[in-house]
Amino acid sequence: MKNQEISNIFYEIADLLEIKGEMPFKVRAYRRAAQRIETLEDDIEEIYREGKLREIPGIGEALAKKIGEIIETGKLEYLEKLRREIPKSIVGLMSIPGLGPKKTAVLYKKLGIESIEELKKAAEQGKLRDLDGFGEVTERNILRGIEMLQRSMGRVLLSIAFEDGSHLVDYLKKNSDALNISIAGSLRRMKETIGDIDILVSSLKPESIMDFFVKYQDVDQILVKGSTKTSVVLRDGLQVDLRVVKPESFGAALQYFTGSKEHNIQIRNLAIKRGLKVNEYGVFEKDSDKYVAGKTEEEVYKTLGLQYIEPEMRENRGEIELAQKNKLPHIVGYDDIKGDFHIHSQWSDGTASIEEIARYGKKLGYEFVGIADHSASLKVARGLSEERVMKKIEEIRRIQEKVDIKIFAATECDIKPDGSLDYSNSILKEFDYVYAAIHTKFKMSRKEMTERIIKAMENEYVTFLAHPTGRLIGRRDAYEVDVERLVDVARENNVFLEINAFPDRLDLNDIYAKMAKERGVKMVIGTDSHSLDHMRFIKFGIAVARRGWLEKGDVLNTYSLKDIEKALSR
DNA sequence: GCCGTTTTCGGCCCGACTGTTTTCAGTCG
Repeated sequence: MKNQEISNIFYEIADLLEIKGEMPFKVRAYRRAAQRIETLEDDIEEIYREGKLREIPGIGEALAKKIGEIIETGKLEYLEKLRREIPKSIVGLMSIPGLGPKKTAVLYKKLGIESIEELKKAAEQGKLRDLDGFGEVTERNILRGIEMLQRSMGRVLLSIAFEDGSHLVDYLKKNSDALNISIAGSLRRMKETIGDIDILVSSLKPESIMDFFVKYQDVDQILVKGSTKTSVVLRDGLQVDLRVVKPESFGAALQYFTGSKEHNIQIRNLAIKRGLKVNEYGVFEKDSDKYVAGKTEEEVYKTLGLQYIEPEMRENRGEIELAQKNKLPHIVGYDDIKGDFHIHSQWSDGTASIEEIARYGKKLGYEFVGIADHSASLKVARGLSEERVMKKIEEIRRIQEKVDIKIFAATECDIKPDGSLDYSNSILKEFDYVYAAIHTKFKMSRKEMTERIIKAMENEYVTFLAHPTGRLIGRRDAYEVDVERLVDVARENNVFLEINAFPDRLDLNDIYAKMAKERGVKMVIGTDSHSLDHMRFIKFGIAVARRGWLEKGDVLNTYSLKDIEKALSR
């Protein structure tokens, strides 16, 4: 798959052209194409061989030719030429808040600055303030921006932003001038990592809201403060943008600030074709500026001739076209989940007893919980010997008599380097279901790793594949593995692929989940909980499923207990 | 550089805030 590689090249070209001062629309054309290729479901090499590149929206004659050159020769002369003109490292300067292409170009041309370190030095020496368009304040802001960047390195896990966001919404509710309050932005779309938190409030007294907001106990510094937009940085380094609009604009503003950017550009183009104009204040007739809609999001989409699109789907991956035809999938809801398949107990490395887990599951409104402890060889996690695991199953059957919720006796069984499983089949058959999982020897070749996992999935007792790619967000890349083949083998062997809901896993991710669904594979959501508190992570797994367009039928957790047991007895 | 329900040329999403200006460019989302 060269998709990501080609996409990255186009993103880089866009950055370089922007610094060069090239026409903005040309830059945008490259970015649009890069984004399109990045989210393409098919292999771009295949599309190229079939001569169908031009059928991809945003790819014209020139870009098709460049894609061909990359596929045939492995490089692109045009990019090489740009790199000779502009050092690649100065693209990195644009990640500093307040520095865009224009100022970056001035820094390079006038002072020869190529790296963040050089920029920091120049700013500290007061060399920036005399440049055109710069001043003392800009110089200070750049230093502050560098410090912030180096401290937070950009993005945080969804779970962290979700906590902060929920607390802030609760806080804002205490101000009676706030009429409607909602999370917006990537947090509302439940992306796996979040750059900053967007919150939207409707009110007739915006100043009151803004004054109240900046007094929030966790605010560390105020970046900007106006009557419609205020930005602060919290003590944990996360930036929060608050917007306040009038009630009649709340829906339009929520739509606008939820994004994604690409989704919104499509929406606006669609509006123009219908003689309308969409902005954060509402939908207007283009000629007369007459207000048509904007109080609710539903109203905005309806006015544009669209079905309502769930926030998690707004990534411009084809949802707008489907909404036009009234053919959006009915994606799984946060209340559709009847239980959690992946929980660790005290028997291995969890902190709660089986009975505590069962009672807590009941409290969450579940119909079942699945206890899936580690297998023998995973000694660091107190994996269970064959002898102890039989005792555990006995205990589960005993506790089952006492509680009003189904407890599945399961295991997260290690896949050994040769693809065999850590328990013998005579033990595996005793479980209600078996997760197979990789926890050791991550660095194998793509071919070896793929074969290893396939061999495990072909074991007749393996029902689920846990965290299929092994990535840990921000800490460890996925192991080298052919996910497409895993998906196909899963279908052939009736294996369910896990969407692991633990915040730094979210594995499968949304893109793979969507692909698995399209190829007819069913999935399970498991939290990988090691304490009762972790069980609330289920929502992040559901979010991945929703972002992957999964419907109830695609997710085993939504089935009735009877149907689950039927699906597990094969 | 792409694209076509006015167009094969002339458009291309749009508004707020800041800093450096003295009417606006740059940046951001």
